[in-house]
Amino acid sequence: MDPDRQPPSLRGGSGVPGGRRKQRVSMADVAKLAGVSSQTVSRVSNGHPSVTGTTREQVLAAMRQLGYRPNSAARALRYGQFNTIGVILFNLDSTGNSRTVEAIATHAAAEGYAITLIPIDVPTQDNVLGAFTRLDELAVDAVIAIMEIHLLDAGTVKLPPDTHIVVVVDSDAGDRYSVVDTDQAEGTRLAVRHLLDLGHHTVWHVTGPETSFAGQRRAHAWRLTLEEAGRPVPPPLHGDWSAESGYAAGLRLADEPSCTAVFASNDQMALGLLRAFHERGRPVPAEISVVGFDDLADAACFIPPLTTVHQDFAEVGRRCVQGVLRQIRGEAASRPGTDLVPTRLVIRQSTAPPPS
Amino acid sequence: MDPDRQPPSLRGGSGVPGGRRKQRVSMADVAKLAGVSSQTVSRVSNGHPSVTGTTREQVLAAMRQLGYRPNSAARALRYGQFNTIGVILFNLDSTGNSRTVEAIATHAAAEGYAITLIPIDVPTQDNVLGAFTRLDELAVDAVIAIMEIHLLDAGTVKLPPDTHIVVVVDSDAGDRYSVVDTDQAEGTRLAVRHLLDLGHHTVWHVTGPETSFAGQRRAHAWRLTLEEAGRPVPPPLHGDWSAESGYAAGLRLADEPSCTAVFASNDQMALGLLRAFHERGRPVPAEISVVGFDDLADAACFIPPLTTVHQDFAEVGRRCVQGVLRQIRGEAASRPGTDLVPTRLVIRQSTAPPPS
DNA sequence: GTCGCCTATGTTTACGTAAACATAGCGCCG
DNA sequence: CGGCGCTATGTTTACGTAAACATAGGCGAC
Repeated sequence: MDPDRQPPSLRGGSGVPGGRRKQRVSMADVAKLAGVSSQTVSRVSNGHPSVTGTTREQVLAAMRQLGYRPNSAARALRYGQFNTIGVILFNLDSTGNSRTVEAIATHAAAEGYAITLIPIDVPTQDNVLGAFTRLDELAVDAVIAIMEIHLLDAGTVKLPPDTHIVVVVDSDAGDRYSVVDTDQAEGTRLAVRHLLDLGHHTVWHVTGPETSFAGQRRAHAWRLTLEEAGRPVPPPLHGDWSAESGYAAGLRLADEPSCTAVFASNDQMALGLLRAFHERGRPVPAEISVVGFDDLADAACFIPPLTTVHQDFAEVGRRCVQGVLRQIRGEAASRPGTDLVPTRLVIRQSTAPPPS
Repeated sequence: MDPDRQPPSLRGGSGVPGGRRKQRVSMADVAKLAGVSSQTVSRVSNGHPSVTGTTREQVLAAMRQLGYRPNSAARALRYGQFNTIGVILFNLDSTGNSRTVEAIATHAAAEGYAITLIPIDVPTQDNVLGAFTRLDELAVDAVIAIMEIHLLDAGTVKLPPDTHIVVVVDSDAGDRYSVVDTDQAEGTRLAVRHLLDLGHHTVWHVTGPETSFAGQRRAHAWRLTLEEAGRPVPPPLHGDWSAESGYAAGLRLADEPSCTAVFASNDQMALGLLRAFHERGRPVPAEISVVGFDDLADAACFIPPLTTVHQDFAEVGRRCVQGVLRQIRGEAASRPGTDLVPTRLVIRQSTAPPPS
């Protein structure tokens, strides 16, 4: 056929001159071997009914012999869709994000969709916009964005109106997008009520970073729950999700004699609190109770095991995929709206009634 | 054109009924508006030099006006490559994996490659084989596999010989594949030597699961280091990476009076150890020293802050991408081999000399 | 028995891009 | 001042797939 082809340098690598690789077995090849037209091969490949048993056998045999695999680029071109969902996010570090992404990938795979990851290293609006622009050229049918809305906002404004199907996590953009999220308010209520019910007069709070919508909502719900109960609202301490920041907050709270209960906006910061209280000789839960948020796998092995709000990240991921597929398939009930995943309180050993 | 086609399901942006087809602006559209041939549009789009300034301006203006975006499926079909790297793995939960994936995604993006995630829910050989088969139809130029080799093995054997460029993490298949990995042996040596140098007579070990190659290598290096130093090798305790399993091991070790130093195969299990020792009144590090592996972000806030071996997951991800790109580009030095990323010991407060 | 319909298969075409080839203008040099 | 060569652009074609359209037999109904 073409004996003077390139050495073994694979796959027509970028700009290798002269090296056109055939390499991939196409329907035409299979058709030739099976002695049918390529259209018949296509029909077999897609399970079309009007192919005789014997013909189908021949074609299948030829496919096996040649190791035929459909070319997804050609299919995508033909069909105008890619069977791929883009996931755009800032980092995979946060337990929540990675678990959510994993669930998304798993459920998408079950529906025949692949996941393309678009990470944004530095969360500036420019970068987000850039990511969306790149997405536009990317082989993606829809996008799931895991990020705060104020960043998403700037990014989408300039997008061609109907370019993308978008589902958002961690945002309040329910009026414009489909939003899926953990029910932050409910989870926070559970945590704060639990502490109040134990007899604590009020509950202190270590917040997440200001840029986090989830963090804001938890802080808001914390305040609201206290106010509803007619309790004083202590000044919140500001954290950044990291255990380190929780530790810093804990050192300050340890010196606050009136503080007997703290709600941390995530488990990592709660871990920092535990360390600070431990170092300052303020036993948990005897003197101070601590509640977290997330229910990390490790939370059960903190010292003491942490009472926390369990988030069902897998379910969040599942619903994201569901929402995206609904829209791709043009089903109704895909209008903007917010889909809240319930939480539950996991009571371990970091909470107890206040010292008498 | 064809009003009785399928309902509105296809592609139509947000499933707006009755409306969206065509949708995508093609080069032909831009060409018509700009009054040039589509080939000229292509040339502008690809930055080809032989286009006059004025023509280029007109084309660019038309592109902007129509919101043109190149169609990646068509490009992929034309070029025979996708600018996409597949990442196949079992779970994103483990900190290491998610950080590695993130680094892979970031570096790949910098090189103009997207990442497609192929998760395998249950790690059976069948599933792995299935994933590779699916990969074959997927729009992917190469694969990075993050998994134990014994699973990969069965999966690859049946693959058409040169279908894929593969780089493997967490495996010893350096003779057949390009392997990138943390230098488990070195890290383990650092940990064990540190404890011996503090004066401990020997070091106990809590292993990872038997299916983990990284776990095996750490266990092996632990044994070797002790033997080299002429120390007795206590029976290893078997864990499964989880804090829970570390806790269980810790309860047993707490009753072992001769045990003054433990090397846990990861930080989570070390956390479990800390909890067990705390509950059994065996103060760390006064009575028992503990060293972990990974250097989780939280490890600095354990009680006490954990001495551990730092893994540079970002670097692992970077080298994976590098290795893949080298092969895609057909550069030399891309033969099978093992590329080890160095570790370093981070000394915090969970280690001290043994009680005298 | 003949007509018409239905089924299995083949042929044409389009999807969007870009390489390869073709052409037309222009300037430079002899 | 005429031809050569270069440059800017247009035209053709191919990538692999699958819908749409075309055709050729076979079988049942009258």
